[in-house]
Amino acid sequence: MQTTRDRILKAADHLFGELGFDATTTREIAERSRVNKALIHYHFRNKEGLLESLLDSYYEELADTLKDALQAAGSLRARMLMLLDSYVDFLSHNRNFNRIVQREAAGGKHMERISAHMAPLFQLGMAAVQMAYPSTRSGDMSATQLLVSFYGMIISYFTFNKLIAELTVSDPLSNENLAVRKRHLARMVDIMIEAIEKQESS
Amino acid sequence: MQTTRDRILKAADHLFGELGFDATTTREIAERSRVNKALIHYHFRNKEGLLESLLDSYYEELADTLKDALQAAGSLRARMLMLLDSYVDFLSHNRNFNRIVQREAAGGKHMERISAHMAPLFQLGMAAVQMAYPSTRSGDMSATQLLVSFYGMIISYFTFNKLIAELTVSDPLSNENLAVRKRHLARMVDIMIEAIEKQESS
Amino acid sequence: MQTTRDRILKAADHLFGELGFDATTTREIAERSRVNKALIHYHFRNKEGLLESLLDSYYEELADTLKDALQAAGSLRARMLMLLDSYVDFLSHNRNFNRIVQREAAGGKHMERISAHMAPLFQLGMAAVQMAYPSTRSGDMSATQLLVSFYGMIISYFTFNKLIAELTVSDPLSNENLAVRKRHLARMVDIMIEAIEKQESS
Amino acid sequence: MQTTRDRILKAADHLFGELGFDATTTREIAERSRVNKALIHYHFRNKEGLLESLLDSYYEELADTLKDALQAAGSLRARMLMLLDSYVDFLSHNRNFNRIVQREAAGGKHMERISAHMAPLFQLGMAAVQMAYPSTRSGDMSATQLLVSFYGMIISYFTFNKLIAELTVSDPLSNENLAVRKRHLARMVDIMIEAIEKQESS
DNA sequence: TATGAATGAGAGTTCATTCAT
DNA sequence: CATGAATGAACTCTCATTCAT
Repeated sequence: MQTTRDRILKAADHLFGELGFDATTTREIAERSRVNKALIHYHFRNKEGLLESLLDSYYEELADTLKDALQAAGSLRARMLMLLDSYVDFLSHNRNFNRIVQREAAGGKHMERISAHMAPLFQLGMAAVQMAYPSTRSGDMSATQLLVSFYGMIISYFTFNKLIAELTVSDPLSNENLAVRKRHLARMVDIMIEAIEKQESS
Repeated sequence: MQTTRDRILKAADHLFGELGFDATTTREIAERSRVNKALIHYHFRNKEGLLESLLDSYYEELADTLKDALQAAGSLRARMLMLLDSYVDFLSHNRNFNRIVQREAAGGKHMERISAHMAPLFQLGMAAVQMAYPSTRSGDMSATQLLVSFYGMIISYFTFNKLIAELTVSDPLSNENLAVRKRHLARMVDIMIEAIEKQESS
Repeated sequence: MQTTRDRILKAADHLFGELGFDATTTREIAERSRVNKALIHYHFRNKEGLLESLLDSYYEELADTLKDALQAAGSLRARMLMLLDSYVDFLSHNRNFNRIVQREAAGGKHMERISAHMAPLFQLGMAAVQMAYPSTRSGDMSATQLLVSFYGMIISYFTFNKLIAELTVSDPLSNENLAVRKRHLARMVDIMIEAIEKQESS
Repeated sequence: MQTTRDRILKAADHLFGELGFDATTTREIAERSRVNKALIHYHFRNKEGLLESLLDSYYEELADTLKDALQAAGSLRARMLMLLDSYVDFLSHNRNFNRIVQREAAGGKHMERISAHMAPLFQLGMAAVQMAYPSTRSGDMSATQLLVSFYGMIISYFTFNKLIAELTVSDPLSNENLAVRKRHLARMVDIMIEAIEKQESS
């Protein structure tokens, strides 16, 4: 059986994802988790603490996943494809995560905490790219530029899935469509690496 | 001299961008615009109405800009480069806009209004791509996939500018760095179109 | 007609006196003054601000009264009798005042504000005594010792009026009994001054 | 080693004295005494019960002390001097006691319990005075008036010790200053008894 | 005795909004 | 247009107390 703490976390995850942190009330969280309102403060100190616990546990899992991919053996291309695969899987299995991060990373009091979680992951990626291709240390195709683009491509599909659903009249998060998206992103990785290799050899 | 209405809009823009819609109070808006709190309701009916006015005026300007680029003469590549240029300029001149959209598009009561604004722009872009390259009507490199990626690359640089600032220890929004980003995105357009043309001819 | 602000102050005065600051709720104050709860915060910022406004207005009046007595012409004895008279009148007409001060002066976050109000009054008294009788600048019968005793005699009658009521089976705050108390205190002033004068001439 | 019960009492004494009964939380008491919150209720039924136990044990000790002085052999003057001495010692050794009593005696739900403790002590004092000097059965220098004044003089020095510290720029509770205060109070006893004896013989 | 978890009530405060002037 | 005052609902958070173990 789920612990009270977990029930609260799960309810908060859902509501923060659906409505946003500010628009979610502790009463709603309590009702959804069928728990006394005061227990939220007993277990998490306050509403902020609840969000922080949530983010921390998300990023712990995400970091594990991404590190595995990045630090595996094989070519950069192979590792990027693994990372891509893992990331898309993670986002599709934790759909509230991206929504919460998207909102809170846009500014406000939680931005710093999110930055703190993301920075080491970004740096890991940059190190991997620069190690494999020294020419990405600077310039238009620098590791930074590439990773920001890569990251943007991955999450935008999730952030705007409602809009995509409208436009394509189908569910972007169906297994089928996710497979298509993965193939597209793999193609993007291919052409990006091709471009880097061309630059590298010049 | 600025009208009261404009002063309110400007204050709201700043605060919604900085803190988010929910975390901004009408009192703060009133104080920042040196206007009586009740006047906000006189001019905009309510807080929602204020956000809607703000979004509407933003999207009106953005739509004009993007349509100009998309409907210009010339190759798709040329038009995409123009669009890229305009978009980045728009986002760098209206920094609160992206933050507001990022947050509200992630879900909640304003998502639909944002979708409604974005959908026609997306469709315009898709039509342009599909017209130029019929092979993008479906598949891994469909217009939809391409545009979502393209869009993600553009905005992610702004959404995560604070994180990028930390990592690169320089201001991502300086003219210099914006020029670099534009060149990177132009390169990405190039290699994407190259890939499409290869596919087209097969 | 009384202003809303005054109605709130009056209700707070009563309840703070009766129950104490901490034991009084803003809801009770709102109900007693037949005013919306939020108006308390509109007019006084918060509960603390309400107490401070109350204390400030009390001390303003008290200071005026006591200064008039202390700075009048005449012998010290005459002035002390005037002060005594005024003080007892003030306390009997503002019965909540002493209770509030008694409680808050005993420690806690409002003690400093009360000290700040009382200090100048005390210093005024000390100056008057020392001016009239230089021998009170130090020693067992110093102005400080005398005034602390004097002050203690005055307020203890009010602080413990309930206990006195029980013991004497009559109302200590009746006009009759207040007159007796005043005569007692006047006798105390007489014998204290007599003692000082004896010391002065030795 | 101290029992749990004692540790709780000691923590409550400190906090009730420092912050007041209402402003002290059971959590604070539990933390300060390093005891589980629920144990407070096991040992004292509730927060009220804790205060009552505290007051009861204080008054038990105080009553013993004062009775010893009042019921000793010797002149009233001698006994009053003893009482004075004991009382000041008691208050200087139990500094929280006066603060708690000062606050709770000012009104509210604990006033009655305090009155109940003080009444017999007061009556004992009155009996002693009236026995020695029959003229104090009524009038301006009645035993009641005298004892209220006497009591007020004693406690005011402790109640307002913070204010006195500010005004005199020295610690009113130092042994030296307490000795001065005791001598002052002894002088006051002297002149009061002198006045009574004059009245007695008229 | 001792404890961690749980509870219901209610605290102070803030909010968007309205109204009379 | 503009304002100060007012309002009702709801907010986060804390409290003393209880309970199962």
